[in-house]
Amino acid sequence: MNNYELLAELLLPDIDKTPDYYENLYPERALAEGARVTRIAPSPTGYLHLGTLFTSLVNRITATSTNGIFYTRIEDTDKKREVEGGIEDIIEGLKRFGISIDEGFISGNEESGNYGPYQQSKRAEIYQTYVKSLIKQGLAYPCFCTAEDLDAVRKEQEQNKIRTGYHGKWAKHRDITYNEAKDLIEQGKTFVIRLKSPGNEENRITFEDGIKGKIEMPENDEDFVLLKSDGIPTYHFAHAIDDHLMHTTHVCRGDEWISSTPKHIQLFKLLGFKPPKYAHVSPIMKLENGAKRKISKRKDPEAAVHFFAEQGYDSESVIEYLMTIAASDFEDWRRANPTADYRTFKFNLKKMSVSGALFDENKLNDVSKIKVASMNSDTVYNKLTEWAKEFDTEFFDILVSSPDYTKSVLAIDRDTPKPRKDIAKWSEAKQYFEYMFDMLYKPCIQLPENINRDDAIAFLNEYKKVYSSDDDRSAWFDKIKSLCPALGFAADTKEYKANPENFKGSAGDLSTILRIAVTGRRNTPDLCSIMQVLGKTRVMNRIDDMINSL
RNA sequence: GGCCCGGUGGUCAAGAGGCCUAAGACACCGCCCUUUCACGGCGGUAACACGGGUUCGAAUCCCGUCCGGGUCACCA
Repeated sequence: MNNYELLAELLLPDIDKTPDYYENLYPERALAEGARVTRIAPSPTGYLHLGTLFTSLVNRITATSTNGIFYTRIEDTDKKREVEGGIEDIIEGLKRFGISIDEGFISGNEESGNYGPYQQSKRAEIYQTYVKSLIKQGLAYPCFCTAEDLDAVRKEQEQNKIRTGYHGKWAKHRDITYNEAKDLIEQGKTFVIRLKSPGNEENRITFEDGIKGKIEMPENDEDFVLLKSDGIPTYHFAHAIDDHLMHTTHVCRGDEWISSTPKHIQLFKLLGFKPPKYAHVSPIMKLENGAKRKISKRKDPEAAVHFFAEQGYDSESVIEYLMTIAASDFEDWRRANPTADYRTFKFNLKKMSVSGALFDENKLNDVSKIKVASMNSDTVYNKLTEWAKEFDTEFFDILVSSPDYTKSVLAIDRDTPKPRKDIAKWSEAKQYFEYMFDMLYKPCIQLPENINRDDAIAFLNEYKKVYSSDDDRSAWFDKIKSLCPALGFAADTKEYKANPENFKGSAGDLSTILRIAVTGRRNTPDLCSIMQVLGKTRVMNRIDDMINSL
């Protein structure tokens, strides 16, 4: 055995397999030409983040558009930062947003697929096998530096204005011999395994990014860590091994990874793997004090996807909004295909923006209103009550106390060919519909400035005599018009506009008085429908209340 | 600081040297329609960060400046 082989046995004595074993175990996927294999590889360090959802969507739709595979892999190599239930929250969260998973973790505790395990903490032996092979080739070595040692090196480099890092002559254990290593181990020293980088900073490497285009960077010369002292790999190494063995064709990930891509490409080359295509997606940003910044898990409530559920945004609305950010041609497609499933959209990574989009609540609201307007009242009822059950129990009790009544409320201006764009999120519904529920209704008696009190009272008294809850819209409005002449109001809008000085107001003004009497507001959906749903008793009571309090 | 990436209206964006007197969407404003709100229709305000090149011609190519973002861990 040569020095490298001895070293390999010394460091990883329990590893008895060779890379070939795994190469045979995970053969090429049998997929059609052009099918892309993508993945999302979250680390369970917290809740599902908007950025993770966004990246997942991009990966999902990339696979879908090419009849490929989208899988999940859990990157739990950092045990210190792991949170309990993290996997479940992320996977279930993705599913709740309609992101289907073909392979990998398909629920919080369920894996499927032939390329597993899909959890890095369960793949230690695989990584170590490849590391051992690298050591034997003289491409990796043990490093016994402590955090303090590394710190001291960095300080010295900073002082001398030298590029920091463990590279070149600063790589203390780069040429460690078998005997030296053996001694240190016998002394009980712990070590990590580093790559012996053959790279040179003077050399440039280029790669074609699927989103950003050609990127040119210095070659990696850093002897970065492959295996941590606990035998678990770093992200860089796990990425190379896993994406090779799982045959990922396209790695779409956040663009914070661009700067380590040279490391990754180098690793693939040294390992003899074919590198995947990279596509680096820009982060979703937020405006703060006039400055753009990446949306942050810690500072921004909307960073955790839970925020949208709490607000009552439908998951489809959020996805629809994310699609408008992901693909610049999506909105055109949507106009041409208003009811089509977004999954049938032909997604193209090249159409993605190279710079980060600001999170735009206006746009989300618009997209969401269109989505909600397209739902029928049964669907709205189900989704609204489901939301209220969790986030507004008082409202929930009201909504379900009489389901048929609630549904008829929700049907106003909805189950029609041209539904009203009313609410963007369920948390708005309570206020929006409050006058339809006695427990929520707060009368607000305030006449428009151009209407005087006596006219209003006169009108309301006359109206009570003619009102019938059976009236359809035209009969309903005809009655209002019929009261106009006697009260000095114009029945015809055009006539009124032509000669406003001849009238106290128009039929529209009388409708407004009635609307205020019945709902306490000047803005509501179709009043005739509202009065039908409210029923004659309540309508009459509210009119009387108004007359009495004017 | 080194290394990367980016910079077109308030926001998302189209734009591949002449089609740019710079599209479209959201937001905002106005008008029309209208019982109200909404929908719809019509219109409006509003942008190529700056400076140098290259070119007959630059939002587009090159260089510099400025600004923003990312990254420089035994985190991902």
